[in-house]
Amino acid sequence: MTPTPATPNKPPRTCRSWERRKEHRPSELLEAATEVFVTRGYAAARLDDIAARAGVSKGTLYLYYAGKEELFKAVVRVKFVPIINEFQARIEQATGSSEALLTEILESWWCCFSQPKLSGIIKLIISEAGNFPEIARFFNDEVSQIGKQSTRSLLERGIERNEFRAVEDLETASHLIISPMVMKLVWHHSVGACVGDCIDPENFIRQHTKLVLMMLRKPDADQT
Amino acid sequence: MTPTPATPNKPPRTCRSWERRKEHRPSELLEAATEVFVTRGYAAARLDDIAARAGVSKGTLYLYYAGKEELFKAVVRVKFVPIINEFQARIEQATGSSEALLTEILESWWCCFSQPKLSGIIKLIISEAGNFPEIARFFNDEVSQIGKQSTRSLLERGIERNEFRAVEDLETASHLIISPMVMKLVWHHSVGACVGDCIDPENFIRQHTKLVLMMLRKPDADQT
Amino acid sequence: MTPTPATPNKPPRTCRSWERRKEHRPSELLEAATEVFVTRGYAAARLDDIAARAGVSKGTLYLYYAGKEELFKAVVRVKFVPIINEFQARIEQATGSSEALLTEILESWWCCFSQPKLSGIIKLIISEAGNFPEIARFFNDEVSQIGKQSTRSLLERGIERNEFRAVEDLETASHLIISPMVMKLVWHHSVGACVGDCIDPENFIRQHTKLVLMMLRKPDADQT
Amino acid sequence: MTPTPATPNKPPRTCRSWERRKEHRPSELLEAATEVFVTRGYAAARLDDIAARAGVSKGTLYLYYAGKEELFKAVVRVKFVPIINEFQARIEQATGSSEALLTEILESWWCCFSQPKLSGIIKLIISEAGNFPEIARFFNDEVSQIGKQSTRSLLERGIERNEFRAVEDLETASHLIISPMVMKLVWHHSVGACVGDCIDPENFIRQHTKLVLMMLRKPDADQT
DNA sequence: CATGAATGAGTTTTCATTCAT
DNA sequence: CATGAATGAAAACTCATTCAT
Repeated sequence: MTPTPATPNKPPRTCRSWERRKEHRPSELLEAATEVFVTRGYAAARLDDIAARAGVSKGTLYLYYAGKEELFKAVVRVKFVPIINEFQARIEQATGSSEALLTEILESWWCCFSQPKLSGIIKLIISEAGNFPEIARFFNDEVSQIGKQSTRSLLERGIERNEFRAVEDLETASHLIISPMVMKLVWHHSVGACVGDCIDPENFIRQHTKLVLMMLRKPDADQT
Repeated sequence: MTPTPATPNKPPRTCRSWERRKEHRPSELLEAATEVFVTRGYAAARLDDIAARAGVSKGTLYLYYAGKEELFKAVVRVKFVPIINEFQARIEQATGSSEALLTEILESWWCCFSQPKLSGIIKLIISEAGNFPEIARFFNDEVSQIGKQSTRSLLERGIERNEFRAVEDLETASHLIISPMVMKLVWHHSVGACVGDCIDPENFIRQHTKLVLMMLRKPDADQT
Repeated sequence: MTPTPATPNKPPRTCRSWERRKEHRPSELLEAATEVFVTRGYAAARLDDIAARAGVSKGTLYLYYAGKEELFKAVVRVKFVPIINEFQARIEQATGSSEALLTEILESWWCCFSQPKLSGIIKLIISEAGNFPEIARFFNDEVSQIGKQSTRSLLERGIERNEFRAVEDLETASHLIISPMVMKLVWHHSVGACVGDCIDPENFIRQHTKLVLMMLRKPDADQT
Repeated sequence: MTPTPATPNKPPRTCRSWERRKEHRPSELLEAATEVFVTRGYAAARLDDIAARAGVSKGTLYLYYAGKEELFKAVVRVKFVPIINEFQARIEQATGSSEALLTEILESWWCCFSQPKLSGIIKLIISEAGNFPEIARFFNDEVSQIGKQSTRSLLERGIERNEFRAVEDLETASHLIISPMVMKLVWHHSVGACVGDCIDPENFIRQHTKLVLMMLRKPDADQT
């Protein structure tokens, strides 16, 4: 019997370095793009800058993304999709009293979205929504609505279980709960950044939660 | 009597129309600029469009404003200065219980700032703050801080007079009260405009006020 | 009675120089564009060159034409429309025997289309037809077909009047008559220009006509 | 019977496939290049497309040809050299009367040059001659002049042998004979392709030949 | 030999700004 | 004062060419 020849399995590729590069390039580019978009805004961001920051030539950007617009969309998508998943997972783990749940949900939200890049992109989306309706819709449907819905459900649960007061307008109530957090982040990347005011994130979310609970707790059950 | 000159002497009107024109030009230009900036965003707004909308030539813009940037700053200043005054006047008229005062202040705020152009500019400022630090500072000092300070004073007054609960962190509390309104307006000019959601302004401010009071009222005094 | 004041007719505009410029600009630009397109070909023609040759800045081109493509189309349209009219006029003046008519028509054709710029554009159209189907269609319908149709009618007339032989395939016959002239011009702007061969236009058209008549005359009537 | 080896060992062919591959590469590349150049034109043809169509990487093109320009030149040379030889061979085989010879030569010419790729290249050469003087010269000297010379000799032969009329200007006469065929082909790859007109090749060459003979035959000998 | 990722020079296009009339 | 033609710097995008693997 002849010795079986070394199987002609496709060359065990000594892991050519440019292949490793290729895998990582997209995320490197997105990272650079995120930074430039967040700091400069969409219009003022030059592709040269993004390329330079990523340490590649301008042409290379076009190997991975069809243009400035696509690059921007990719930034948003890539940054948000994992966040959404992570966030939903956290929520679902929550158990116990509605009060504990709410505390948990607000903290999770804050913990997720206060990451500097993420909050920067939120500000960016709000700024550029008019020029990127597609992104606006994505953000509204996948992020904003989901968040609002979660809050609403939570309020309903609390009311049903007689833990929260019966608020009349759940829509406005959940807006009251969520929007101060969003605003805080957006502001921080906007006017706040120019006048140098800084957040104490832990304190903010603690105080915010406390106030929200103050509003929701039934009067007779009040014992902070 | 001297012979009337043959030359087509312009009628000696006391109020010559082109003079009125000249006087009104700046505000006409600002009006046009506001609309274009608000709908397109600063970067995408073309001076051609603004000139066209104002019914003048592009060159004329430069007779009144030094450039795009100055035009933008003028828009912001001119739109906000009277608003601030008007707003403060309304506040000062307020009298009576802290609850009545708060109701009044929130409604005034909403009434002032929910004017479409004004809210559009607020969104614009938040979007462009990074590129116009001067404006960011102006907005922060003259508008944002004033508003926060008013709210804060109001809360303190209510607490001192034993009408409101003793909230621990006035900063966060006033943020909780103001930012949902700001966010509502900003959103409406951003993502909201793309997904077609619309506000019922009267209902919103009523519900928001109700929730805020729910939070602030002392438990034992609760009789909504 | 007071003299009627000089009527306030709209200012007799002292014919401002930039207005004169504006009128002439389009044709100046087209002239420059024609030269550059003809010598370099569409793809190799740079807008910089066209602008420079017209003595204006690159931006000025865009005040008059939306882009490279539109500029090219304008060149073709503007150059051909008057030519077509002139050509048809010449044809219609022709009278007399079919032989005289044919002689006249060929000479007119040659006289019109052998103008250097025009023949250059013909070559250009043939070269670029694939990239500008719209122009191809225009040229086919308005120029090529008209020419062929005229020739065809002429042949039919000659045959009916018993002046020409009865050729079987009028299509091929008119192609035989026209295409050598087109080819001569196209070649002259193409391979011919590189190998330096030059035409004696008068001699060419005379000889060509003679040969064509040699083909068409009835044998018995042959007396050149 | 020996067990068939599990491994798909390649048969020990005497002529290893990759060697054949290597030999054939150049012509495969040229084939692909021809197609892309012909359909898109020189400027609009992208090396990516050529490589893709040839099923190789872009880099590989550079192993065989120094660049786009050289590739183009190679296309022309490789396609024409064999054609010229074949064409000349056909001509030399011709015998008999000048009329038969002419018929033969025209048919051969048409048969050779109406091959789609070849005619496509002719159109390409005419289009790009200005940018490739070298090619223009090659085409003029090796193809065009040869063709003209052959035709000329043929005419002279016919006249000397008293078979053809004594045409005055052999230059124009041979142009009249050849150029309609060239034009037909060029047109077909240009304007014609856009307006969808199609040729009946056999009929065209038959009719064309008939007309040419109509022109050349001596009147008294006329008996088609 | 073959690959295909990376490059960067070259071109089109846009628009705030200027200035002669 | 007003005009609007002209400008030119700045930015996006393309693609032939190179070279490390």
